[in-house]
Amino acid sequence: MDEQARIMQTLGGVNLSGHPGQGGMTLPPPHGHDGTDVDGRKQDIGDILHQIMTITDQSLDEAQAKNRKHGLNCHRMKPALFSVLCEIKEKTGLSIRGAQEEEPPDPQLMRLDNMLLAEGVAGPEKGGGAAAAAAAAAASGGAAGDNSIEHSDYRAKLTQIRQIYHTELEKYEQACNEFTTHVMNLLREQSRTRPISPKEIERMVNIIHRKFSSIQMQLKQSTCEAVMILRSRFLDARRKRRNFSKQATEILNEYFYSHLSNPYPSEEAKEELAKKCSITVSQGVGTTITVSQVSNWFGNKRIRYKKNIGKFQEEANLYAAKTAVNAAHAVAAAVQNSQTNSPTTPNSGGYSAPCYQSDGRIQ
DNA sequence: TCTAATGATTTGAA
DNA sequence: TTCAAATCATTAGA
Repeated sequence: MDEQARIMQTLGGVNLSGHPGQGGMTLPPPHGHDGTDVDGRKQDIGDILHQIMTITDQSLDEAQAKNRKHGLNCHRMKPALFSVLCEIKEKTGLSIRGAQEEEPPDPQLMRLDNMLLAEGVAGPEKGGGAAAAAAAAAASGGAAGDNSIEHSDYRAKLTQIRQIYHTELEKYEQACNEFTTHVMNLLREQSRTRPISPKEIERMVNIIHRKFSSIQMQLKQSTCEAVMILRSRFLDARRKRRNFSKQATEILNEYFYSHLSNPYPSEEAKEELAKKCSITVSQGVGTTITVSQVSNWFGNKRIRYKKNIGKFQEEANLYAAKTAVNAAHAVAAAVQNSQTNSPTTPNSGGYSAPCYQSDGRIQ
């Protein structure tokens, strides 16, 4: 069956009475009720279909020729015919595509949105970055001394990411709106000469929005990655390692060398050492030192001392002498205070040669 | 820029 | 859980 015959057959079901819902398709009401009018209309349809088929066979330039186009546009049956053609289009290919358009929200996009919201990048700015920084600091369990500096650094970087994200998002939205308007105008313009229904335009707009939202997803993804990198840098204590102050190291070394026979401080001793070392902070030196840092320090010291006793010998002698001098001073003070008390052995808290257990542990 | 020192983390054993 | 040992990552000095 050729194209013109098929269209004619389709139009055979047109409700020419002008009452919608009976024949499925609606045409403008007839001018009269006599058979001549119906014959005239059939003639009209045949005429306009002939024009369309002629244009179809022509080149674009020929088809665009003003008189032909104008003639077609001004034909009194044109709106009815376009309405029919729109319905045919709706009921064929587009309806199949339409069924696929009802997609559930993308879980990946939802995840990204939630994360950006939680990190304070998306949504209203209400100190989300600060909260995230505080949470990160709490999770890191690190020293609190320079947390405020770290927080402001983290906040500044997060704000930067937030700004870039919003600027880019705005750009995408603007571009999307501009493109949508452009396409809508184009389709509206085209709808004068092609059967394009508003529904079809709406569908096209949805397609454009989906395309742009997939671009937005890339932006969200890269923003999330940037936040994760920033977070990991903030959380990784190794990256913000600070050497202990000289005073703190001296306190720890003094304890280590004076307890060289058993350099395993108890929990109480560790707390005491951490407290002592942290006092230096109040004197404007270094950062606070936690009990776990003291544990790390002793762990490192034991293994490094054991690995290279020779290298640490000088240091050991130095602290032994220091401890001896301190003890002597203490004794002298004690003697001065109480002539009756006999002095204790000066070396009792001093250096003692290490010995190792069979399993390798320092004894 | 290279390297040693050093604080932190990971892994496996007790 | 604690510790030893290995390793990582950063700092500081030459």
